[in-house]
Amino acid sequence: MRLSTRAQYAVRAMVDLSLYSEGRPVSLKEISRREEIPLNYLEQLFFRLKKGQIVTSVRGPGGGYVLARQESAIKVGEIVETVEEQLSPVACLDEGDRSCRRGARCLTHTVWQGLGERIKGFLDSITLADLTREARTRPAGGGDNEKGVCQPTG
Amino acid sequence: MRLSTRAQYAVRAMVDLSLYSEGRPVSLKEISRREEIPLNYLEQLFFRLKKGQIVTSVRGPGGGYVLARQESAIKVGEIVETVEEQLSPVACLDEGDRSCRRGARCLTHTVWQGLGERIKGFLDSITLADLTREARTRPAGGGDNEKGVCQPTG
DNA sequence: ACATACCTTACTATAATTGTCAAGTATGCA
DNA sequence: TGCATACTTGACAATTATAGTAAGGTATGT
Ligand code: FES
Ligand code: FES
Repeated sequence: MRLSTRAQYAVRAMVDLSLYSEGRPVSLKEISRREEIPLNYLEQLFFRLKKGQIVTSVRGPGGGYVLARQESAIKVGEIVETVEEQLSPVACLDEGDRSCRRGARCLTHTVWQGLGERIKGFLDSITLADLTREARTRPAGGGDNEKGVCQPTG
Repeated sequence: MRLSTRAQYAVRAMVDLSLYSEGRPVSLKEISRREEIPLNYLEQLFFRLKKGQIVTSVRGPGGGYVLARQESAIKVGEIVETVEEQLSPVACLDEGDRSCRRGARCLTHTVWQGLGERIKGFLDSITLADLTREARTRPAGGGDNEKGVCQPTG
């Protein structure tokens, strides 16, 4: 039941982008340095995030990425769903799956279905604004992890 | 965010055990045949389930496994937690993890923590009795999956 | 004794994930 | 125009986790 590190990275990167962008584009190089995420890996993530219309890109020197919408209109659930292949706990919940008959026949299906709904519901109840608001009111104290995010390995 | 098939198997097997046991022990061979789960794999699962004190075993001919408690006292969350290595969505939530400092510093931690609590809370709100009750009131109609469970691959 | 059925460890194959590499395209600026 | 920046995209290797197999052992009822 682990979240992929991709998803954790993506949320961290989005928080970083949101915190450091003041209207201007933020380059992946910056994010990579601050968050200690491999640049090439970030590129893959943002490729997906762009397709998911969560960010837009500006090419060329001085370019980078910008939020596609306001912080308050970007849900954590969206970010996770965009970079993860599937957010649902079991395969039969996915769109287009026909391998087992649902409905009244399957006892356990409703359990996993309910679980999936809770997960999505919870993650969709939190926006980027919720996360950055906290960071802004709390001026970065010292320490090696000053912006308040951490490695997914721990 | 996928549940392991181990967990799905385990819940299915426990439902099966619960449905077919009428006080007497149920052998893994039976469950294996009905649920089409490899016997050796079931043995591994029940090894864990026994350690988790969810079932007890009776050895020798005519032996098998019995629920350690009443159906209504066995939560789905317990079963999943017992056979999965970890139920929490990120590593830093696990017991004994010291790799990153929690508390006020980490912005995203509270999100994953909240998520983990929802997941566990939901799965703990459902008991084996909830699942079998439904099956008992609905006398097995024909079909190839008569007891109302299905393969995790679909 | 013998058959049943649980107990336990070890191992392998397969898939998913993580992360790297490399080559390309668009753009701003001197 | 030429160059540096930085996004774009696909392919791929390394690592890890999972699923499943195998085999031998132990307890117990008949
Ligand atoms: S149909 Fe979804 S778990 Fe059975
Ligand atoms: S301390 Fe848990 S996610 Fe950062």
